[in-house]
Amino acid sequence: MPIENLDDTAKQILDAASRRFLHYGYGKTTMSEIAQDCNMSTGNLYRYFPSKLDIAEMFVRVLRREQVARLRAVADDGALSPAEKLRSFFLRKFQLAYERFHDKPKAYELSSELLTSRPKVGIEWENAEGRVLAEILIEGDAAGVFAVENAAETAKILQDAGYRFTSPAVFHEGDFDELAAELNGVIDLILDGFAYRAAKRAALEKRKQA
Amino acid sequence: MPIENLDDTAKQILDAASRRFLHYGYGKTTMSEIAQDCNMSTGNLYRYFPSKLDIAEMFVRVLRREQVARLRAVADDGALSPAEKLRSFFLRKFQLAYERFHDKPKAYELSSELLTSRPKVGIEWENAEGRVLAEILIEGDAAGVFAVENAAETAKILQDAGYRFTSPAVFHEGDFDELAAELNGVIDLILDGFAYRAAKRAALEKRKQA
DNA sequence: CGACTGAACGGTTTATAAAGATTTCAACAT
DNA sequence: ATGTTGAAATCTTTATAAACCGTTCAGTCG
Repeated sequence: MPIENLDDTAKQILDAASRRFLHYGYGKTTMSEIAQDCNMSTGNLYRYFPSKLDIAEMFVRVLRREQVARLRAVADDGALSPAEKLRSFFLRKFQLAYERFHDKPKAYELSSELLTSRPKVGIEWENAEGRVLAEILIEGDAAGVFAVENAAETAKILQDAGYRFTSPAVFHEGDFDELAAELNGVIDLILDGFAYRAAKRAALEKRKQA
Repeated sequence: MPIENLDDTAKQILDAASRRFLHYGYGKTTMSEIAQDCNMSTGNLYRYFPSKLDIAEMFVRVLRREQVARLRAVADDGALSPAEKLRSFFLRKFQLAYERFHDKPKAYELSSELLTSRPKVGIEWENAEGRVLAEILIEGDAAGVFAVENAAETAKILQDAGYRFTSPAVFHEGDFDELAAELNGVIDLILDGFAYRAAKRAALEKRKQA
């Protein structure tokens, strides 16, 4: 299912399809166009992908992989404190969604179309990002600045709280800077929430020791 | 523009239209049906509303008024502490959105259709709810449990953080209880954030006095 | 035999015509 | 004047036919 396991021919098909998807959108690219780009017949495409929608799914998987890698880069940035990582994670996530929507409208359209017929893909995307976020939380917990009981659960809650800034319904209304300012406000509050919990836990530990 | 200022005839029209909107939806009710219900001609409707869409807008205004009143009831409930009010506000807001979506699908459909052609109405709705929320924040600030610099701004940030639980895109996925649990998680974190700020402010005040 | 083709099938989209809805307004009624 | 009508004008939705597209598979090629 992942991209590496793909046949060379399958990769070629995915490449040709991706170019057309980005340029003309999912609906406006036909299987025969993809076949022509690859110098093969339409029937042969089905030896490598069960359906057109599965090509689209693979396209989105590749997109997800890129985007999650960019988020992981934040989590792995040694120069950042856990709190800074948390903020950067959400700001970058917002930025990525914003760019995707504005610079690659066709890719965005394809994603939403796919998510209605393959909700599983969207959930997996969320989970993949959630795992990166959980890593940041665990690091912060270890450093004593977050106090996180259940990292996966907390990651989900944070994703909920940041939902607005990844939901394209909003990208029309405010512009980037205004939205980013609001996102920073949300993060400020979350970080203060963690600071409170960390302080509480520290006080508890101290009492235990005494 | 508000409902009280309406002519009796206009109220009658709005009533007839509302019944049909709720039953058959906006698209499936015609101006002549509304006119027939009121024993008047189609042309006469236009003496009281500039267009069919304006009838729908008034319908949504009435709906908003009801829903905001229910939220205000939370803010005015003397039995609740500010923190409890904040939690109840969001839980009720979520509940109202969920019910609206499931029990009055036609009304929901009408709202979304209207919001695409009249975004202003949606913004006003958000602002109306924001003012109720701001009241809760101010009360909490006065009681020393919240520490809110700018209530309107903070209300907006809280609305952002709760966005997911009012966005119908989500109502399909999880069921009510699961979503409510996640919402409670978000509120917990927010309340801890406020607790942190309140403690910080209290410490500052104390130092000043000394 | 494995890789591939391309015509045939069935479903969906698109183009076009017909029907219907919203909105206007000159004429009518009170 | 003020309130109302209902048919005409304009735009939108629906119904229908034609074109197209995704998918399959019997058959070709190497």
